[in-house]
Amino acid sequence: MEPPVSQPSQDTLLNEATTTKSPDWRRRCPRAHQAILTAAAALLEEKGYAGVSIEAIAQRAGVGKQTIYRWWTCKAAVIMEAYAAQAAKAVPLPNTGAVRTDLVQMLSHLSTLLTQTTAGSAVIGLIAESQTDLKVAEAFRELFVAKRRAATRAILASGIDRGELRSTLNLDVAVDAIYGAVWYRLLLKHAPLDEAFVKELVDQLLLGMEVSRE
Amino acid sequence: MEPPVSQPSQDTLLNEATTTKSPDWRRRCPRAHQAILTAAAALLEEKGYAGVSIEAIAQRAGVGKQTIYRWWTCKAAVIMEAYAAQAAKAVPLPNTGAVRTDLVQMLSHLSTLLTQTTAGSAVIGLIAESQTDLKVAEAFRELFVAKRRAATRAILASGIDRGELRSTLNLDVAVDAIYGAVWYRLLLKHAPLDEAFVKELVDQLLLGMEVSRE
Amino acid sequence: MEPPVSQPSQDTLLNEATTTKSPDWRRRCPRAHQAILTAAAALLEEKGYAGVSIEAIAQRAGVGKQTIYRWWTCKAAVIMEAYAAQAAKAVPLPNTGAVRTDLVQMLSHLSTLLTQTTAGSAVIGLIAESQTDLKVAEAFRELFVAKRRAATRAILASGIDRGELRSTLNLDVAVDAIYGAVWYRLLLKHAPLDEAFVKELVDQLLLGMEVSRE
Amino acid sequence: MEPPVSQPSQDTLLNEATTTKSPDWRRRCPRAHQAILTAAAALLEEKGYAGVSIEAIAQRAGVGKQTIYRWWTCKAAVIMEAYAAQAAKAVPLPNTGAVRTDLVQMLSHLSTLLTQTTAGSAVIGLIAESQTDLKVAEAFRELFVAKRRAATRAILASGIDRGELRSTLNLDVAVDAIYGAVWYRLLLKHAPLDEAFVKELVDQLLLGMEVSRE
DNA sequence: AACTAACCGAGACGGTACGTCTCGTCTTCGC
DNA sequence: GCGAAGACGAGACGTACCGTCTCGGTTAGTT
Repeated sequence: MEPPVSQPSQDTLLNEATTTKSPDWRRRCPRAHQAILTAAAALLEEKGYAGVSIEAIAQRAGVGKQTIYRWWTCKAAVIMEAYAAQAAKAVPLPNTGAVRTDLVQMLSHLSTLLTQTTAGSAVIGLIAESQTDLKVAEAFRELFVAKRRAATRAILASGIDRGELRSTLNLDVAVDAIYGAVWYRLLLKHAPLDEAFVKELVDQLLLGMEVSRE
Repeated sequence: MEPPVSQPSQDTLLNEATTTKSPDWRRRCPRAHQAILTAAAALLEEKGYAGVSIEAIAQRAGVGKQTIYRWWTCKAAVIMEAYAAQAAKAVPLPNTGAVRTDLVQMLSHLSTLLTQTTAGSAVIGLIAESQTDLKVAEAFRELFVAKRRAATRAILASGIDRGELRSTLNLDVAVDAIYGAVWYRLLLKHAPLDEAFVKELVDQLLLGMEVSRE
Repeated sequence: MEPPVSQPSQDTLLNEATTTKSPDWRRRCPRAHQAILTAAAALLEEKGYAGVSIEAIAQRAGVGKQTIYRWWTCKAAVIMEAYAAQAAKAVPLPNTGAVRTDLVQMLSHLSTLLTQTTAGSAVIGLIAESQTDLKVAEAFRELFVAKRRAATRAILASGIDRGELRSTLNLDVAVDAIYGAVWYRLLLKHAPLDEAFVKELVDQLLLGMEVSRE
Repeated sequence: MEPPVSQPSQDTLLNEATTTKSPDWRRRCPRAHQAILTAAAALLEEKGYAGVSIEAIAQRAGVGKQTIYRWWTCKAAVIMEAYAAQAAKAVPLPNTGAVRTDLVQMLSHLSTLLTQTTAGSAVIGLIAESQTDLKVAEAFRELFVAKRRAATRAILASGIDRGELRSTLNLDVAVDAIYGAVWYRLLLKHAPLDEAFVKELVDQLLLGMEVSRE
């Protein structure tokens, strides 16, 4: 006997302020729910994050505004859920046995996601909104960042276990250096974020991580 | 021969679309100009980037909205100019003779600027706006990024010259890794951006850059 | 043979559009019925006609909105029923033998009802709604006006029979003059609607109705 | 030299809450002003008072909503001003020398205005709104009622002067009886408000006002 | 006694309009 | 013609209700 349509896990973060008179999850209309997410994604693609409005989503989805406000707190929350599944699911968990190839795979996937899909636009809008709204910030980290960081730490840790990497490595700092560079190019656009960059980045960073070559 | 009150250099980027009927720079009221920048800075400090509006700046500065729109294209342009002098001037050009200390000095200064002053809030707002407005993006890179990158490249280059660093180093990628990590922590806030982090980051990255030790 | 719980007479006017699938009167929940009327009256008293909403009535009565829409067509219908009994029952049928005292009694009662109770507020709202909705208009006349007019016509007619009043009197016009003045003051509020006014009005109007004196 | 575009008299009643930061009357855009009034009148004609909304007026007039809210407090205020000129100007000041014909002229004009034009719809809506909003009530009396009552009092007074009417007549009550009957038929619609009714009403009421016939 | 129809509470839904806010442009003064 | 002031068209914001609908649950009448 599976549980009676319990609300999904990410709901505890942004979807509906659970404090004040939360609506009945069991009665949620799946058609409206899906239509809203689809409309949000479509609008994001067409006009970019800043061009999306709750009103436009409602209109496009053929839905009353109240139906959106009932289940989400703000535009950011809708956008995040629209990308949640695809973003979370999209995290690869490579295990090729070599740190280098694992890392390249992770970063290639991420850079493709951010540059080839609308996710890039969404991400930047969400980061900006995170500045104002701490809830958004936390949800964003949870959704877009945490899983990837954990996976990357695991890659590095197993690299250490296998004796590929120095055991004195500060994993947090290493992960920051790896992902920071990617986000940096995404946000500043001062140089292309492509396959070549990713490869060169991994190569160069690994030099400082690998056990001394003698 | 020389212009009496020539417009400053960064004006060519964002301050007034020079294409359409540009106003007469010589007649610009310095009092209003200053009042606007001051008001913008004050509002930024009080309410953060999202809380600043042209309307509020005008009110605070005791200035007509048109006076702002005459000389700047958008909120981002005002904010940028308000921070331009301080941000540009603020770039240190350390030359201690050691790459490590030079880098630590650069990054410490940046991280302090971004976390201890309102610049952090401004920067994130400007990055978000960059997404929509390419002019803003370019101006932002010019103002906040270019000088620092150039200085950092110079530090690394002289490190190579001195034989401290490997000559095969890809400078662009190295700089991205260095600054990327800092911006990453600023934007995502998943971990503190402080002195300790900066030091550890430099240490770890240098391991992969230094000429082999043995 | 006799119906167990026959629906009351005024139901044929507004309470449930008898055309489409009328609900089963026998199964009507008396508790909900009463709670709705009570809630409506309370809200009317608290916030006035415009401040009453079906939603608020439902909430206050602890009742689903559908339960209201099942038995009434609109807000006006609920309000009317809430005041129906008291308003209809309240029509006095004076027969003192003198037209003057009979009329004064009628009008005093009406003016008290309209100014001292919430009925005044209800009545004006209902009149406004009558403009849009002919059904409401008819029901309102039936409930609040017809009985009073009939009673007043009877008073005047018996005055003619007794030789008090001129037999050439146009009763309809006379009744309009009598009641019109009262409603006029209620609606426009340009002057108080009180006992003194009622007496003076009756006195003055009777002068033109009485058989010539000499 | 005439005063610099001072605001018209009725503005003191409803047009703009003069308390909070009143806008600059001199800068009022006459095109928008007129367009709003025209649109309001057109919508009133098409859909009746209840069918008019601020939003629809703005759309029809090609005007921002704020422009309406800047100069008027509510729908009622716009409607009133739309009818102000025509309603006020429309008050006839008959002076035929005979009370009967003067009164018939007054009432005929009013009843035509209320039944043949959209004014009737407007008037009822305004009366309903008067119940909630005392400002509306006062403005309405000022605009639609006061002038007519004053004119009618004058007619009756000059009738007394000429010896046509009894000098003991209570003018206020008399005027209430005259107009009350008209409004009564307008609002309740229980019987037609037409020329015949007006004549019979005047005839009958005058019987009680005229000096005794011997 | 079991069935079944429909009333009841609850409230989600697609909508409309509200009154407020801010945007960027346009207009009118005074200097 | 700059600068202040602010009206203007535009449109999104988040809220309140509308009237319809769909849920389980609970009766009340029938079989």
